[in-house]
Amino acid sequence: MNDRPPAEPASDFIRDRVRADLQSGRVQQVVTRFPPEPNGYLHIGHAKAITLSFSIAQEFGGRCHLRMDDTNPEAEDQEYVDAIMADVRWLGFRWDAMYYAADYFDQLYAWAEQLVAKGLAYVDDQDAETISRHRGTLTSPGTDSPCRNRSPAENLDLLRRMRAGEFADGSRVLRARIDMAHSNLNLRDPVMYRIRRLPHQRTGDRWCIYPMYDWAHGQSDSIEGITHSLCTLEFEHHRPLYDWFCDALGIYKPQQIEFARLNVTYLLTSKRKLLQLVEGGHVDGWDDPRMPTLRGLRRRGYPAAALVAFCRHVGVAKFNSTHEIELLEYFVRDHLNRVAPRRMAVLDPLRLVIENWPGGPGGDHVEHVEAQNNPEDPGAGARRVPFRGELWIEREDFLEHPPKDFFRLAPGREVRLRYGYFVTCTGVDKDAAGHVTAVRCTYDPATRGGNAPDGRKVKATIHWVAVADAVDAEVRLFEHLFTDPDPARADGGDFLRLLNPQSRRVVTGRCEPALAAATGGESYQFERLAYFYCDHVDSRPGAPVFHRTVTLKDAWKKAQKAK
RNA sequence: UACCCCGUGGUGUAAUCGGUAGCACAGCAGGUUUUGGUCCUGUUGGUUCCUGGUUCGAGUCCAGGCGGGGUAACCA
Repeated sequence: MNDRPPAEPASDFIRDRVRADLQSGRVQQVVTRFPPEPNGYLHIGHAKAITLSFSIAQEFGGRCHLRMDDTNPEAEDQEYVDAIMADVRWLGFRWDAMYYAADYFDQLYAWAEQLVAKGLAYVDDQDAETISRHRGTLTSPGTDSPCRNRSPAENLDLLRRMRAGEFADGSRVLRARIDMAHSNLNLRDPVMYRIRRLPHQRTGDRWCIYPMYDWAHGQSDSIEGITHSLCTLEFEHHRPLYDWFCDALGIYKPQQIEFARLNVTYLLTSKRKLLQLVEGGHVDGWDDPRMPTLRGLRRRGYPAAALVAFCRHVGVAKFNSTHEIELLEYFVRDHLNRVAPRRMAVLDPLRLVIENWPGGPGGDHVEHVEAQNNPEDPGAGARRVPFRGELWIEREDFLEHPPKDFFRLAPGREVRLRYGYFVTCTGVDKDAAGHVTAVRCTYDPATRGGNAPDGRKVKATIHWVAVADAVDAEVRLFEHLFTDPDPARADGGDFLRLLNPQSRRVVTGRCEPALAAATGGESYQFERLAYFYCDHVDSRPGAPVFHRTVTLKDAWKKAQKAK
């Protein structure tokens, strides 16, 4: 069972540290947090971060908070707050407490005044461009602002007036007074507050100054008593500043630990590029089944449990790595194989005519055969499927001139129609152009259910759907969105050229009757083809729409490709 | 050219106080099978980036190289 958390916590550099902190007594109870900014939708990369923080809390008997890092109203929105909460819940995690950085604005401001009073922060009148220019470069030190040595009293007055709205947007900022020559540019007097007259989804228009990430994050962790603040590698250079603020304030200092973000071949996790895909109309939206967003993966039919199992499996490290998407697909198949009911559907139909069917192939005679709902799960029961003299079979299951390693239907060849009868091909019908329009055969009445009393074997079993009972359904066949395993490699807008023109193909599936009752949110295995998800967005009662989640492994197709 | 981080089979990830490379996926080969699925078994791949050093012994410690990533937003 891959979707069960391991009995014993895994071993990795973060868990080792947590364990050590618990043993040394530095930490009594583990408290972690997942701190998204509500300015976009969560994607598979976030799933790793979520799984990590929630699992560690779970494994060590601790708590995990969900906190909106909502310090910049520019792109944030309540819609994202709601979506993030829904997505985390969908993954199966329950936060022990829900917090908003915006709720700490008053405390943060009080702390800012403290730093000003201590001479550790000052109001700078320079504009953004000037500040940026004076920050220096990676190899040269920055230069002090002319405002750097203002008196605490003057700074306090200015800060209060900033907050009161006396100054224009962008005209002044509050900066920490650290070291303009520091080798870590984050410590070159980082900006703490900027003036921005923007309504905030949570605090309305109470504030016209908003705290920067560095000035809010560590303190938010501190307020919540976070013991291990887990974040991705790019925040490594922010840790000294995180520590500096906590130390300067004399408040509890959590331990920030960084880990490598998740990369998966054929998937993009850059917010900017994802946005480009959506805005350029290359996909239908954030929840397009080809998107690596949690909503997209969900509509694709990826079970949350499979995603979490994958995230647990990949572990954490400080090494930037890229996982093969095959591993993700393995976890999806592994889960679906156990839980998805089997059904039969034909996606590229070819008519099979049973010449010796009682009353003639086109007659009314119908028999109902029993089919297992899931061979992996006897408890899933069985269903009855109508069998007639005219059936749809998959076009690729018939070959007029088969190579020797092709086991399926061919002239003179006998195969089993799954749960139905053995049939032997007697000939084909062709149109004027010579294309096969129907396959003719005879059936053996003694093989009902698919077993020959005389014990004779067939090399293949193929799926089918009775023509007269077939239910048409829209079926969307997805492939990787990109043709290149590393679409991020191409910079700028170039990655758009790597878009796979075949990433979505829509066909009409001929489905067995039971599928007419499929409802949004269900996953099925269409036997011998793939796992399909009944889309919860576009399906209507009696008119399901199916999304191909992932194909079944196909040794035959693979062997063909190898040739 | 500054600072920080990292470097184990194709891809990831393990290896108690330093003890002689494990696991998963992928690949390959068999077996089972009313899904060429699942399952089972076997198996190919690694001079653990390189060079030196410490040691009876190093993936694990030290030094120097090489290689990769990150960082200069009033974003997070």
